[in-house]
Amino acid sequence: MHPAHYENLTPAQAIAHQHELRRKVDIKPLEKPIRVIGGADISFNKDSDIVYAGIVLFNYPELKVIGTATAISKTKFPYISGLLAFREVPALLDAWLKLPIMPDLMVLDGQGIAHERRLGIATHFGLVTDTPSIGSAKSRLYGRYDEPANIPLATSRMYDNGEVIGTAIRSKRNCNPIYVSPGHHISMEQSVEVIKNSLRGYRIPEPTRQAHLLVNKIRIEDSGNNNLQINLFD
DNA sequence: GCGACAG
DNA sequence: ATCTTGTCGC
Repeated sequence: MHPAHYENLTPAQAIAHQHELRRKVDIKPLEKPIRVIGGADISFNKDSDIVYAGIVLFNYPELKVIGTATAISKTKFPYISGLLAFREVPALLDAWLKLPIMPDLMVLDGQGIAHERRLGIATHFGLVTDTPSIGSAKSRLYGRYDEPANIPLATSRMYDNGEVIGTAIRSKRNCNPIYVSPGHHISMEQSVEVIKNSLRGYRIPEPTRQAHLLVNKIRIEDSGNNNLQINLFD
């Protein structure tokens, strides 16, 4: 199944595909050194099927921006909890193909294996691109956990019947935790380490935070071109 | 049947 | 996710 055809899938078929992909998920230590890390995110206007995808590249662990790529496309697949990848991955792949250089690791806005079928968007994207990936979500989708202490960098494991599937991290004092889980070709420990090293004073780690700022920027710009250019010269 | 439910 | 200003708290 090719991502370009995800929009034609029914939810049941999408779930069946996740069961297939699950067999290929590889959660093990990333041996190669991490020199370039990327952050990805998408944005869209309310009641619109136009998707704005973007990826920001940084050198690691310094985190200086070394490149970006964006893509604008359409989506027919609706947002369905648990099937987020079928809605966002196609657009992200468009941006992925425009990158000036390929990153050693990607951070996605969403879950990795902290998913009912271990196929959060980060895991799905990692599989499709065969690239190490980490999921960093702003809210929980699946798994049980105790609230981490209100101390910067405090962590708490997320479980699914005794299996550790993620880590809730207090990325910032007095802020809700972020939910980190390995996506593909990386371990739980490394995922947490990389995310902690990518924090810069905000609740959201830089890769994903910058990607979010980028896609919102191009969305506003594009919206100003397609819509509100009525009565500008009356 | 009821509650939960990434972005 | 997005719609949106001020406002309470650290």
